[in-house]
Order: sequence, then C-alpha cells, then structure tokens
Amino acid sequence: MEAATGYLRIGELSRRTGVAPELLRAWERRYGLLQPARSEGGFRLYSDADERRVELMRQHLRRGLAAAEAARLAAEGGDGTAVEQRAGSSPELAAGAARLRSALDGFDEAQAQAALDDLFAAFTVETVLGGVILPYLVELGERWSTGEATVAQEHFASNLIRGRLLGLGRGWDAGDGPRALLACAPGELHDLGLIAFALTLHRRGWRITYLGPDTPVESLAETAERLAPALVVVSATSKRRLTPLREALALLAGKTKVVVAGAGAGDGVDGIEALASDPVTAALAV
Amino acid sequence: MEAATGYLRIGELSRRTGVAPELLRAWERRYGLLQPARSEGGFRLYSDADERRVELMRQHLRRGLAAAEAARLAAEGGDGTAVEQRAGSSPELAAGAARLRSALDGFDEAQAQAALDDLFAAFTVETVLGGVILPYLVELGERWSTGEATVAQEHFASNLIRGRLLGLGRGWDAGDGPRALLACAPGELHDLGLIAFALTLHRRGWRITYLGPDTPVESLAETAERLAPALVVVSATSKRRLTPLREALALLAGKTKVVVAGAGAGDGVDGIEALASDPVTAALAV
DNA sequence: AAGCATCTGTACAAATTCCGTACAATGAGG
DNA sequence: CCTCATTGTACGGAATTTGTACAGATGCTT
Repeated sequence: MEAATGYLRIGELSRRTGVAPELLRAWERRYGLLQPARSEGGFRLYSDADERRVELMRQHLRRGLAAAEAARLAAEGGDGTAVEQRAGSSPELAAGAARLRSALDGFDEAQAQAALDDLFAAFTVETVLGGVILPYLVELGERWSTGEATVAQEHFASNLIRGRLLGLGRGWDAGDGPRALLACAPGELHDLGLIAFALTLHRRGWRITYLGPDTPVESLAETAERLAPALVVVSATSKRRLTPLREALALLAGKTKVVVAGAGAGDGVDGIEALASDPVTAALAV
Repeated sequence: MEAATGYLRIGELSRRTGVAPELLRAWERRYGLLQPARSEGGFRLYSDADERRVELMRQHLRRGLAAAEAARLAAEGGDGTAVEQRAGSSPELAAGAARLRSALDGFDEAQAQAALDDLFAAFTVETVLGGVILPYLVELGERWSTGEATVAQEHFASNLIRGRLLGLGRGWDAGDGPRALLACAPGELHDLGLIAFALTLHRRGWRITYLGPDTPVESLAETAERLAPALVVVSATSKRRLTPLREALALLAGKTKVVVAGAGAGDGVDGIEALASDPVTAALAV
C-alpha cells in the first residue's frame, strides 16, 4: 500500500488504475470526482483517497451505471458492495441476520423460520440472499473448516435454508422468458449458492430448470439438448471438480452459452466465462 | 442516507429487467408505473425502487394479469421508498396480499390460489395467516358492514380460504402433544379465525380436534368428556352467542381448562379466560 | 538545452436517449 | 362480421452524454 503522503502524478495514477489521463481530467472537470492538490508548477498531485475514488468509479461503471451517477456515488465514498451497504444502512437487516444465526447455531427451527419470515417480509429476496443468507453460509463454511462448527450444524442450517429457498422457487420454470439450465458439477454437493443465483435469475424473468447437486455431465448435456436453454450454468466450490469436465463443457459451449460459477470457477475454464463469486451480483450481470 | 440508491439510465434498466426501453417508457406514460428522476439533459434516472416495480410488473404479467392491472398492483406493492421499507414495510408480503385481494375481489379463483401458493411457499403459515389472511378477513368484514362488499364476495372469499386452511390442517389430529378441542358457539358461522388458531396451535405441537361452526353445547361437552383434552376453545364473534352458554361452560371448566376466543370473547365470561383477539398471537401465548 | 510529462481549452464522434406518433396483433363486445 | 380498446413495438430527427483527441504552452529531470 502507498503511504498516506505518497502523492501521485496523473501518469502514475493512470497506470495504476488503467484510466487514461484525459479521462481522469474529464472526470474531475465534469463531475468533480477528484480534487487533487497541485504542485508548485500546477501539476495534479493525487492522494490515496483519490485512487480509491477512481477504483470505485470504475466498479460502478462496470455495473452499468452512467458516468455521472457513478461519479456521484463514488464521490460520496459509497462502498461498492451491495451487501455491506445494505447491512450498514439497515440495523433491521443486521438484527435479523443475528437472530437467524443464533437460531441456526442452536438448532432452533421455529426461531430460524420466524427470523426468515421477518426478513423476507421486510426486505426483498435479493437483499436477504445477498445480505444475510449468503454471508452466513460463507461464515459457516469458514467455521466448519476451522473446527468451530460441527457437521451436524452445517447440515441443519443447509437443509433448513434449502427448504426455504426451494419454496421461494416454486413455479420458477413458468413464464415466457429465456430458459436457464443449472446444475452442480459431479461430486459437488453445495447447491445453495446456485439456488440463490437461480432465484435471482427467475426474478429477472428467466425460466429455471434446476438439476441440483452432483449432476453427471451426461445428464446435463442430455437435458441441454432437449431444452435448448439460453444459458447453462455449472457450479462447483473447487476447481478440481471442474477440470475433468473441460472437454464435455467445451463441446456443450459450441451449442449453447455455458458459464461456470462458484468458488471453483476462478477466472473461467478453457475459454468458458466465469460468473462473479456473489450469486446476486452475478445474476444482475447476466 | 440517500446514497444507497444508484440511479440507472433506461438502457441499463432495460438490460437488467429484460424489458425494452420503449416499453418502459410506455408503462410510464400509460400507467404511471415509474416516476424516474431526470438528468440535467432530460435522461430518465431510475432508482432501485423503480427496478423493483418493473420486476413486480413482470411477475404479475407472467401470471396472466392484464398490463393495466399488473401495473396497478406493482405500483401499490413496490411503492415503498427505501426509507419506508426500512421502517418495516414488506414488499413481498404486501405484494402477495395485494394480489390475493384483487383476485378475491374479482372472483378469480385461479389467481387467488396462485397468490396463496406463492405466499405459503415464501412464508411460514403463521406469517401468512397473521400478515395477510386475517387482516384481509377483518377488512372484508368492514367493507361488508359498510355495504362496500357484497354477501357473495364474502362467501366466495371465505369458502376459498376455508378450503386452503383445512387443507393445511390435514393430519392435525396426529402426534403426541396435548390435545385441544375447538368449536364455534351455537349460531356462530365464522370459523376462519378459529381454524387459523388451530393451525397455529398444531404447529406448536398440539393435537387438534375441530368441531366446526355452530356447535351445540351438548356435543361439545360430550366430546370433551370422551377425549379429555388439555384445552377447550369456544369461539364467537358476538358476546350474545356466548352468554347463553355460561352455565354449561362453567360446568365444563370444572373438569378441563376452557377458554373463549373471537371478537365476542371480550375480557372473558364468568371467570373463563379470553384469548387475544389475534388468533396467531393467542396461540403463541397458550 | 533536450526530452518527456503535464497543463488548459476546445472539439469531435459514437453511443444513447428523448419525444411524438404510428402501426400490428389480440381479444372483448355489439 | 365489424368496432373498439388494449398493448407491445417501431421510426426518425434532435438533443445529451461521454470517451477521446489535438494544439500550443509550461513544468520537470537529466
């Protein structure tokens, strides 16, 4: 990290951020995004905060915001991640998350269901997924890997949440939108992230065909052949679940658009695009 | 904090929702579905709330509602500004309630069932009962008493809902919890509140014996004698249905615990305890 | 002083959006 | 069968937004 006093000139900032100098000046002039100090001779001297603002600006642009709006948000220092924004701006969401967590940790089904009820009642599905459920699952995974959480806990929580999410997905293959075919890679059992992704897609108008965890490639290919979906998504938490599928997926990708998702997707496999790690943001990007 | 809402231009909103820009403008002009802010040059700037409204609109369209109707519901349900939402308003639950109400008012059974399907899929029984169904029944009663609703409407809605609730109650006699015996007072025909109460009790582990509307005291006493329930509940919407039963109930109360419920229960009758007016909270209190 | 970086101001072109109006398909009602 | 309302879509000229480019002058480093 750069020292707080380390001032950058425009060329260096441009190199670091990948934004052309002309554009940096345009953003300053048009939106007041940056207010760099000046050297004696008039050169712009950017601080670390300026660099952060540029990164934020780029994030917002990548998500499709207009430059003017992206600049407005970036100038306010708005954190780019929807999760933290929402959790930070809403004590109710944080309270609901805490309630859910303590109920699940204590194997208290009734409390957990009630907490989920309140959350879904007060917030949109996307907000609850991205702001509570997915973060909880990540945390649970970490606690499991460090031995803080038991297998039983993980199963209890997963099954309860899976039931709720599948309930939300009722009728998700109806309608007239494009169809998406989703499945976990062979051997992969963690399907909650994929379900969250499917839910978000459905709420954007997609029809969903969900094959579930541990799906053989043949089944996937066969189903894809029959349904001719607009998109096929394969999810895996580890890269080693995907590498054996390279050839089959490449073959499939010749006919339909195929993407990989989940922590194992990395930057994509053999030219097949990878989705963002956060299912909700990923769905918005499709 | 206003920062949470990033403003989208029409192209990005179109990409995210899959609705053509022309159509977004048409919905705005024809139904006032969206009221986007404007950039200095006149470009539309949509908020997160607008995006939610479009999603809702699409959901309603997918279920076969006419565009005008879908827009009315979407505007109603998605009305919440970020602030209002955080205050505890409930977009999903409210949207479902609006859909149910509109379907029941229009004698549209399929739509009503579909709305109930979605509600029960997304929320627990208690939440749907307490948050949608019972409030709707109260409102319907008021509209009926002011002449805004017809008898036919009230019957149609009651019967449809009764069918659903009794369906949920299938097998509520099984289990090994304490037993509750429930009946409406003689002359009393409104049993939906009592059914809601029974459902909630059952989900707390109770076994239910339900005698239904207009139950003679003798039948009640007889059944109580035979089953020896841990609790007997008598429901009535008007006090005058209960007063003739005072002696019989007092006799019964000597052997088992007896409570009265419903709007007619008031503060209790002759030392017999009354339940809270809201069946769901009442059941939780028992 | 040479060579490169940066400054200000203006300009431009591609992409996007605006608005009003029109049109085609659909279905309900007379 | 005809009429009419509804609803999704299309067109086309004008305006806006936004990334990029250029010119001439000045600053910084070797």
